[in-house]
Amino acid sequence: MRLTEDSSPVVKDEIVQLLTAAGASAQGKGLLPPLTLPEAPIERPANPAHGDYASSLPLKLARAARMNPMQIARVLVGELPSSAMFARVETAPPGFINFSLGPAWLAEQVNAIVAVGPDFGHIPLGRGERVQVEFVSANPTGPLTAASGRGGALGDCLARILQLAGYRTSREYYVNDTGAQLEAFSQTLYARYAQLLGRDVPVPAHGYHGSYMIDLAREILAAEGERYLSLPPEQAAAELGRIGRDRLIADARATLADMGIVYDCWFSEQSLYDSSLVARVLDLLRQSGYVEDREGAVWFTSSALGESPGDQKDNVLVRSNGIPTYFASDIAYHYDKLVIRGFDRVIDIWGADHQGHVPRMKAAITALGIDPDRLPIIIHQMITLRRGEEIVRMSKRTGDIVTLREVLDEVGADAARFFFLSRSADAHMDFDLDLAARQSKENPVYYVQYAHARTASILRNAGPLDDGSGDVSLLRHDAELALIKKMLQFPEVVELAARNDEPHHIPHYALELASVFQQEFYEHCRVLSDDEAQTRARLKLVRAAKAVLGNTLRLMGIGAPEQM
RNA sequence: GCCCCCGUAGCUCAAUCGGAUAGAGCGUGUGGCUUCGGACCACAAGGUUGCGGGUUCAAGUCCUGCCGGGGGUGCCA
Repeated sequence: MRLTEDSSPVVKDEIVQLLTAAGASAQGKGLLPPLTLPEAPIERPANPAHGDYASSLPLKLARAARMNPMQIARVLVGELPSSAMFARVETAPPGFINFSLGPAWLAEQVNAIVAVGPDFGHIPLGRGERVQVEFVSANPTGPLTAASGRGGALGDCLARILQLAGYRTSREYYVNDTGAQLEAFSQTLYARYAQLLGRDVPVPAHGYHGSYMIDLAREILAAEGERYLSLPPEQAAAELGRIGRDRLIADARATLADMGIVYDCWFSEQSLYDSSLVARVLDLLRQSGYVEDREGAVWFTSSALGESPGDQKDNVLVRSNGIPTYFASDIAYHYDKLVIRGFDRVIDIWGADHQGHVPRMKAAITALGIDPDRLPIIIHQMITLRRGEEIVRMSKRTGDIVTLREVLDEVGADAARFFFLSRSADAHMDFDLDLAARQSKENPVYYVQYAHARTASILRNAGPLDDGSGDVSLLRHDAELALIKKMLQFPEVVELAARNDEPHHIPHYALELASVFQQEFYEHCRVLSDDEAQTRARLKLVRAAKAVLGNTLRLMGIGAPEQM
């Protein structure tokens, strides 16, 4: 393994290379049959007796090679190029190869980590590929809800992970600033506005019944006065709708910023109509042959597209009244992202209530000749929000909402982010606001932050002794080596999270790292002591730990305090 | 009905293309403060991974049938 100037050591990758070389060498000598070797699976054994890393490659090869897996393991170990990394490489039944890192090599890695500092964890996976992450994108028809916080935390953290993994990332918020929902919103806002002025204008049946609409109308009335009442209702509704919409967009932007989320682009749906892109893309789609006119509407015949990217049923692109559906503008939007702006990959993060949209979106992309694999869509499950025993159903239309702003005020941005990130997107989430607020001090996020603050405290106390001159070869204590091993896992976790678009690995790793630091290293190894050489060496290790803890926190968008 | 997600310790959740003895946090019980920061640490109890079949050297993980929860199934988004 080599530490290049812009990437971090990944032990796993080195083992894969060693095993690949060993396999080729064995085949060259006729010790293994000439079959195509799969990439070696590498894992970290739970049992320390099995070494630091293990491969089950012999077990995978046994059938095809028609050989005993233990025999294959012995052959591979025999052909393995020497590496300074490992103290021991052993075979173990039924056919594992176990690798144990050497103490001297481990200790040396502390220098490498301190040298790259904030860049530790950077891996060349992305090769500069351009990836856009689009997330939250809630309709501007109400304040962001607690559920939006999950998508926000996921999307922002994924963007940070991909960036560290060598991708050029861009965060985007798609603003549905037009369409039927906004129409209903405008009419509701007009009704509330008129009601405040004593007029008997009912909220439409399909309107937004939440009390926040009354508040919004009141704010606008205070700012803009009564003049909209004298306009024709349709015009008044449209103008009030635009004002309300813009206020809510500004509010969303501010709330997300308070959560540490800043977008590169807020993309307007209306702009797709203004530039005629919707019409152009509909033409392109028509040329694909998957468009049909019937019953006065224009349909996308995705059911004819075949099994995998297809959809069970057809979907309307243009209503019989001539107005395109959201689906139509969304196809144009993705055409803009994938073709016009040319992102290599576009990751959409949607709530589970949009899952039905996935197959038809993929089908439409396919019909336009775009590889649907360039559009991974992450569906995160809903969150069940509770206040103690009471379950809060959230719907902007009924108005029963808990806003993201309230969540941030109650539990804090750091705790909220850590909580949202700790669950895999697939898992339903249970969020008890009372509990989260009441137990905020026991929240795992503080454990990680505390570990970081403690490293800072030790370095402060060290004063001039912390001059970076420590001799890392003095780091031989089991607890010191355990801490180094755990730190070396960080680039692997970044890779895992980036490859699978799974941010939840980061908080889990952060917790493990903090535990090893506090329970093993700090508990067993006093840093500041009479032994000046040992003190300097351990200070360097603490610096490394501070860097890696800080990197995990930064990756999650959570503060890394110097003191608490 | 059909499609998608989930079901793992009392609770909330992990478990790296299927790997060796299924792990954390909270909660519970016991013990520890002469503190490089006690927002801490040690130990303990707690599991037939919803149930039944199947594939495999190996299944929480893959296939299949049930059971239970959530979501989707609009000329809404």
